[in-house]
Amino acid sequence: MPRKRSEGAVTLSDVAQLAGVSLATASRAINGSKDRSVAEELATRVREAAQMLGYEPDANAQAMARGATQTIGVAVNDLTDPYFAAIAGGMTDACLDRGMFLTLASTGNQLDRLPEVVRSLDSLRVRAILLTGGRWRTSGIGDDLSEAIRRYISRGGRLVTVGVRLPGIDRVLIDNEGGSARLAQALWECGYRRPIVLTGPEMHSTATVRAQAFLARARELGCRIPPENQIVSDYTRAGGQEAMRLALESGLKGDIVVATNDVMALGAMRQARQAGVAVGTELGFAGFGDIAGLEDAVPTLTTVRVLKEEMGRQSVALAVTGPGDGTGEINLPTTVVLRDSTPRRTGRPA
Amino acid sequence: MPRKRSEGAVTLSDVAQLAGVSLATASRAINGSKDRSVAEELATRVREAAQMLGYEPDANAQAMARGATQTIGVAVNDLTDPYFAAIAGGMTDACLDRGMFLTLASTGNQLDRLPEVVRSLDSLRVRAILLTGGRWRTSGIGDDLSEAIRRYISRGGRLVTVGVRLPGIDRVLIDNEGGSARLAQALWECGYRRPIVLTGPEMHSTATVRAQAFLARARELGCRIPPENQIVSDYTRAGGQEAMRLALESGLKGDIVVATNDVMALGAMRQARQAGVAVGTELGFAGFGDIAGLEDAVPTLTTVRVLKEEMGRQSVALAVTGPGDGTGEINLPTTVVLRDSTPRRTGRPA
DNA sequence: TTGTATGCGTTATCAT
DNA sequence: ATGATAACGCATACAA
Repeated sequence: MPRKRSEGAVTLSDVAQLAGVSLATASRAINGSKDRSVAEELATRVREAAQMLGYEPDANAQAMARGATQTIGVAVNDLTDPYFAAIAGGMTDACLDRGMFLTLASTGNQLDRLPEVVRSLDSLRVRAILLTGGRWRTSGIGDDLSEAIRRYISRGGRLVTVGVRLPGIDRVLIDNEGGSARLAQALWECGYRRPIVLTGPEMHSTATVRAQAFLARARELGCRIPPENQIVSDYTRAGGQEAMRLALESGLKGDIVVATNDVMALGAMRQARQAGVAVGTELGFAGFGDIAGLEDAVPTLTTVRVLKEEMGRQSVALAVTGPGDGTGEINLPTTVVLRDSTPRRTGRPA
Repeated sequence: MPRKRSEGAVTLSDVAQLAGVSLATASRAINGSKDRSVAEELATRVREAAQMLGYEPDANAQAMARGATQTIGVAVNDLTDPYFAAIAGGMTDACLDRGMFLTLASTGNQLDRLPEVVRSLDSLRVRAILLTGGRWRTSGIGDDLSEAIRRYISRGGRLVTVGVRLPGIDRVLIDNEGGSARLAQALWECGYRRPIVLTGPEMHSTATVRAQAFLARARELGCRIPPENQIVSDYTRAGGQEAMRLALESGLKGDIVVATNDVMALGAMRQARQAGVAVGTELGFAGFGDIAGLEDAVPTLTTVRVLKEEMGRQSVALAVTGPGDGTGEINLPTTVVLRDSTPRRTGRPA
């Protein structure tokens, strides 16, 4: 047999015994089975017994008996990223409302460990898996990941991607294209004519989509952005900083820096200031995401607002109540938020 | 019986059958029991069978049979708080290293739900519970919480508090007193003589400790801070903002604002700037925690650095390998980080 | 309405 | 070294 019962382990049998009822009755009294009901008197006796003994149901045993857990698993790359943290916040809220748990499985910032993470969550028999982050090239580890997902789903698991589209998988998406396009429009109307775009990594799907949509709309407006004004960089604060450094060193001309996320914009802004640029007045800055703390930057940063908490909440909702056949899709709007980093340009563009 | 086996459910029995061995052998081959060993040939056959069938062990069943899970539970108040997010990041790292999982149980920012959260985690039979946040008054819900903790521990569970001290419970602490005292010293040496202290809520233990230590050291230096220069407020950005507004409206005199955490300082700084104060030169600002993004504030914010990731990592380590008898204690140092928000005062204090 | 008995998937004990 | 089987704690189909 497995380990002998540790002293403190109170089981439902103990409760039943103390209450003088059968195990089944105790179970029904505590949980309240569907069609069965139990006499009020007995029920109270059972509850009192449970209370006295300090009974706490064993979720693992319940999971086995019921064939399902109350846990949702989320694959996380970097919990400290404020963009993701906000999404995760929405997820915890949604789980709290439903009396569910959220189990984190981290890739440790190594994307190639994603399949492994999915398998782990599968092993836990989580009710659903939430896959966040838009960092996957479509090939390479893709097959391994697809296989892990396929197996999980074949076991009856639910999976939804957040912010990224996977064939045959339910998803929560945001309007990256629209947001970028409207940002391009808004900046144009503010008088900006020569954007420098910090695109982020080429393999990063979200970054690429945002950058391309921005470039496309700018072109429509008659604003052609030469390749040297499109800088590839890491999707991080340091990446933005580095990109800005390069841009300044190479004497790049421009009136605004547009990054595909907020931390890159922040890093770039700081780098520019250190280089003596009059941030805002001389050179505008814009990000994407509207993470917390943007109002503490000086100047406050213009960005595209993403409903991150809502993404988290909706992904849980979709995972729990959605179709689960790959047709489920929730689209969240994005809105441009103009702040002090992009003052209206008065003079003619340089 | 519970639900009928869903089609996709591959069990160890299936694997054993395909490999032509007994269930016991399959188990040993896959997991590798302690003293038992299995012939290499059989082991490979089993592994191949598992691979073919896409077998994934059921963690719930393992938990039952083994009497222990591989999961650590963490009680979280607000995941989006950057201070906590950093701690949680350290926790996920530590769990990843150990092949463990992290399950979040949120209070939804309601402190009185903490006992309930502990019971939930207890129900999951997590290997350890990590209790974060220093927000508990010693009375009130305390009893309920203590009872929940007592029961959990009596079942063999481990529990460690992070950033707060509970009688008889292992803990990871930081040097709040020392940090505050050294901050007071450093600011004094920079020439600041009339601090305005944003203490945070009175019932918040951490905030109180930080504030008191600061006041004490200031007094030692001959700097008496009158009660009206000690402002109670929410422990949030909005709280700092509001406190600053009140201070300015009431015409409070001072040369520096010292908050018991960073977000309050940030909020206060922004409020002051909006009111036309020359932030930094005219009025200094300091926080506590050194959360991410402080370098993006303008001026960059002086603070007391806390090794937040390390707190997370150490708390997991303590929970897993510590004594578990309440004698375990890890103390982490804090260091003052002077930045642009507290320039050296040249003139005589006003 | 209540009780009895079985099964969930795995590990560990005991015998071989 | 391998196999048969009890036990983990609970929910439920079935009998009463």
